[in-house]
Amino acid sequence: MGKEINSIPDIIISRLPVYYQHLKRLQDSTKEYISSEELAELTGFSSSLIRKDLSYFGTFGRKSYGYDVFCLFQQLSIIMGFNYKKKIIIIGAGHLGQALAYNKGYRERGYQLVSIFDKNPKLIGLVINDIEIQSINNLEEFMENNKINVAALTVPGGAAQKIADRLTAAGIKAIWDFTEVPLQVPDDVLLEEQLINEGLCKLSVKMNQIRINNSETTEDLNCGKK
Amino acid sequence: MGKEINSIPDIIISRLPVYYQHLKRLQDSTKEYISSEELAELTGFSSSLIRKDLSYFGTFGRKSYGYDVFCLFQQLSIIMGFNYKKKIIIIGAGHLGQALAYNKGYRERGYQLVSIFDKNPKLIGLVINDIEIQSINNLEEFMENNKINVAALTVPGGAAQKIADRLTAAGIKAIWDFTEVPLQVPDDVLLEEQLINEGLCKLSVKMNQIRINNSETTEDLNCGKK
DNA sequence: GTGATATTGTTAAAAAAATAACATACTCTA
DNA sequence: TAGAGTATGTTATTTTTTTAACAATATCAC
Repeated sequence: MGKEINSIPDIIISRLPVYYQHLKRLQDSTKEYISSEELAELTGFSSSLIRKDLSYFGTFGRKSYGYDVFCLFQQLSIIMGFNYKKKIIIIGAGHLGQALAYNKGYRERGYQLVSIFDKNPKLIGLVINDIEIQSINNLEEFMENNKINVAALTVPGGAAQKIADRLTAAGIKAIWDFTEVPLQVPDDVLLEEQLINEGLCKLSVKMNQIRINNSETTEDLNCGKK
Repeated sequence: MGKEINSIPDIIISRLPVYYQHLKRLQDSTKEYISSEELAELTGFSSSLIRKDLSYFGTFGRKSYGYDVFCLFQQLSIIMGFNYKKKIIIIGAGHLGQALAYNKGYRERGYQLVSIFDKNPKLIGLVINDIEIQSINNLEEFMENNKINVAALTVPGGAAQKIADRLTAAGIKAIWDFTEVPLQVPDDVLLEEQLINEGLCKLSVKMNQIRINNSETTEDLNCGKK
């Protein structure tokens, strides 16, 4: 009961969505088998790494053929737990929250969007993609009557911690956080920080690197001190 | 000219936005100095790792005090290239594209959103957050008259590669891709795949892990073969 | 000033991750 | 059925990353 062994290394988990994405696309093709070498071509990971990652979960390949495209996709779905049904709610029906309501990624991953909450009276009652926005006042009651697995948090930064506290008090065990505010949650609550601007940051750093490398000056940063 | 040395390890780049986020928040506090130990508390990284990361870029700390909160934030901005002005456009004015138009993260990172493009005549002319949506037909002409640094791609998957081709042909050097479709771009184009559902995947995997660990059965996956 | 304390920057050690190598097993041709 | 060819799963090696340790230096109390 609750043994902490057998936990997949984060680094492998981080590659699973990439494998999944490519395998999903391959479902539409006529390709029946794919080798680790071809998968490496697609994903940018080395073939060796791919074989190692997959072998972590079992033996899915066929010698001298490669991996059955359909079968591997199914297995990935199982590994990622997509065959288990999960209910998700969105807290905060601003622009981002509404966009998330239209997100098409839920179903195939086993998620069902069941409600959207907001405190703005102008938004309450509005129907977004067949889901009616309801008052945040109803949150606790709703969660008591519906087993919710994940809450997507798209409220303004200032409200984030307070809502997180209410969610955890109401028994949530996983939060998908878009607020860019560092949240404090109990240890047994999974917290996935979705830094929406992370890509912008990385691009900026890399463009800056290129700029610096192109100019010759090797400026050494320090804080105005020797 | 174009030497590839001095490129920051990806693993360090991936932590920079986290440091930045916390330092930004600390600007509002009265805290003048912060130690690597306190920063570790906030970020979840070890103090040793934080000191090492920062020392990669220079020496910013003060012995027995820690890091000047304001100064370190400024330095991080410089390291991440936020003091360089960059122009960004959004391609695809659907729900996600529009939400991105309202994103408040651009300015502080040195980005200026200058236009939104779509092919849908019903959207063209609509003003989102002071930016008028224009026809995708104008893309090439617009890019010729404006030096654009980054394009955010929020078009439907089917259109993604075609738009990416047009962007690169028009000289873009960085794409922030939300399409969840694997894109092919020339080597000298930076591509940042923003898998919007990555967090959902990770949560699903982890919830599944917990479920499996709580039940005792050690099922061994394989593909229906011995 | 002196000694006690604090915290960095850096070096050394440990751990984790990625790559390379290869034995094994399967397929296909003739 | 033998032999050439192929691609896995796994072991060995290398590389990268993280943690631990500590010397150096600055601060502060007295």
